[in-house]
Amino acid sequence: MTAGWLRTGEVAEAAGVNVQTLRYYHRRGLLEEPQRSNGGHRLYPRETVTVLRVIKAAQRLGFTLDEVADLVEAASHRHGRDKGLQVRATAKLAEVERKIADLEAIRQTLIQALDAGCDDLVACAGSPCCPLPFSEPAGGERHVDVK
Amino acid sequence: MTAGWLRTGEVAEAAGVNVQTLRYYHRRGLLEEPQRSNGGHRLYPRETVTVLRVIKAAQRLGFTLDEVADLVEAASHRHGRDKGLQVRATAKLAEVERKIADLEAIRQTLIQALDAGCDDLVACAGSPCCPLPFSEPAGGERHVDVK
DNA sequence: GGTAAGCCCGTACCGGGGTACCGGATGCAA
DNA sequence: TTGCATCCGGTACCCCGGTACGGGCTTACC
Repeated sequence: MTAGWLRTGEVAEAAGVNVQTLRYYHRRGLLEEPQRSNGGHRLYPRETVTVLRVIKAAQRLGFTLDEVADLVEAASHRHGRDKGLQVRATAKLAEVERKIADLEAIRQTLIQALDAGCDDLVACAGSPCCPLPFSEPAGGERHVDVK
Repeated sequence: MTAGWLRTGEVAEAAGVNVQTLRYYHRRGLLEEPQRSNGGHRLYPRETVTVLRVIKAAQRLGFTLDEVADLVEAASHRHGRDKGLQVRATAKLAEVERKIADLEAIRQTLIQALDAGCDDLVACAGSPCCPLPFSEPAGGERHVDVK
């Protein structure tokens, strides 16, 4: 039976996600709890697979799971009309561009260090010709968060 | 007394680091255990401040603490001669460039989504005109690790 | 010699995104 | 009806770079 309904493992498989991950998303409130069988097993509608794909797509765009939850909530609650996604995507774009700029600065510094032929950080720290930033970068709390 | 020697709090202060962080670095093997006073308090030579600045500089360049430990070890063990820093910096440069490329791809996708006026992910997932990547990006396990 | 600040060590916790393991219950097909 | 795959829930663990807390000892200054 379970005509048209999918079991946990089937949804996970179809969406390319671990079964544990599915349960994790329930805990996080990203996914609504579906119907249950008499014995307590979850029975998902097919749409859930689409929702999971959406979640994964949003993650690939750099949204955190909290942000995705927010996005999904905003979309399903009162659908359309408030430009929620646009606003959030614009903010995320700015965030991504900041990260690119930070990484670009790091890239330049690495290139300079290679050009200068630095080969011992401790020695370089004492020499004035070394391009490496041994003091804090100007501007206080950058907290670059490269990763 | 403690002529010329620095206490934990003084080193931390001078290097712009938390006292806990200092002890954490000892645990991680990034910093050698210094001398102790009779009562068991650590007494650091001034050079430790430089070492800490070097660690922080390397972190700013995107090296993990494990990599920094490796770097410091390689430098102090047999100093110079094996081009250790150059090799590692080259590898790190490639890594940073990969991350920039990944973020750039995300940036382009966000821009496309904004251009297309997408405003509801779940609706977009069903429409063929949406530019968002709802299926896995070709090439299998990318694991972009943006952050 | 009193008192406050600083230090000791061990341990637990943070966030982000999951994964793994467990004993026991269910689902389904032969 | 039996056997095996699957699912249930709860809990613990992973990486990374720290930060926080608590009880007790040392150091420094007055």
